[in-house]
Amino acid sequence: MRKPEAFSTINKNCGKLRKGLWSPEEDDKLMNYMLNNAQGCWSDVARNAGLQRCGKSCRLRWINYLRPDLKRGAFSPQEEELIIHLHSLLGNRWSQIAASLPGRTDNEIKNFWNSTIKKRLKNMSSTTTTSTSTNASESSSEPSKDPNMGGFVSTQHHHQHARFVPIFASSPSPSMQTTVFNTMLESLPMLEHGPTMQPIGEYFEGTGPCFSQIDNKDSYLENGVVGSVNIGLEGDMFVPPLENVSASVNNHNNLSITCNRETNNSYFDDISTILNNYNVGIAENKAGVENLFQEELATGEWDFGEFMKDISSFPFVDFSF
DNA sequence: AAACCTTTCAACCGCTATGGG
DNA sequence: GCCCATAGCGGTTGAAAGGTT
Repeated sequence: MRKPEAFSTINKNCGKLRKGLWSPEEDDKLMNYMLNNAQGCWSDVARNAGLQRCGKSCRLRWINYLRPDLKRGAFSPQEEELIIHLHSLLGNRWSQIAASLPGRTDNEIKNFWNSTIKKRLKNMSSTTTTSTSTNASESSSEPSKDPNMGGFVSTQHHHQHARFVPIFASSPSPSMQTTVFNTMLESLPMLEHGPTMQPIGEYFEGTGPCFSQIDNKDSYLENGVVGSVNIGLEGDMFVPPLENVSASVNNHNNLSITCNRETNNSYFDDISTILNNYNVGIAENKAGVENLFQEELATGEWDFGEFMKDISSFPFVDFSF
């Protein structure tokens, strides 16, 4: 893209160092050095490799271009689908998305998203908006999943919305409640924002902002007070359905975590399956969750270790904590 | 053929997190 | 606790390539 010759010198961060596109000679120097002596900090690498570059520039060049394990070429449809799915879960956390795509860099994925996927989704969004514009109430309702968009959704089947409710009626210990609560919440995006409502994007075109909210999480962890979060995913095109996660303690001092999302979301389907395998109660309720916390839906022993062992194999979710 | 516009993507910038002194 | 260096991240820029008029 940029001419290798068209470099400048900068003095802000890197002193009088070369800037701009890398020449083949520079690439050779860095590659040879990294393959033979990859140690020390990046400023040492730059110096020892004989490069008039700052360490930061060397690091970026290596990570994004020279690394031997990089996969070059176009994204496969599978990779594209995975990126869309992960973005629906993680938002613009490119490095986390890249961690699930071996050989791809965060920069590459970010560029691909901004130049290709975003545009495509926007086009599909405008198409969908046009096709549903005759029904104002529908266009402002919670959208449902369009299988062609890998986790993104249209507004056309919002009535299929379902709730997913695991209920642990065997009174897990407070520390386990804390662990489970954090595990479930951390598997979903936008939860670190704290108690303040934060707009994170436009919810469908013209229907107002999405908010990320978690209230009283710390209070819950300390005192058993209910915490909840409402999540809309970031983006300037229409966004996936609002996710809702809430935690509660019922009359029997049992922890309940409620997630609602689309019925055909494989992520939640898989969680349901796994929780069932460990004899943890599951409820799906298309009408709502209002009364579920008062119900004793199931009981069972909570084997958190086994649960984590299985759930950690999910390809799309990082459950490490 | 040339001018103009759009897309792509490598590289930079600014910021935050982390660790050592 | 403060300062500094470094690593890492996400947003942005801008030049080349490609497409259109």
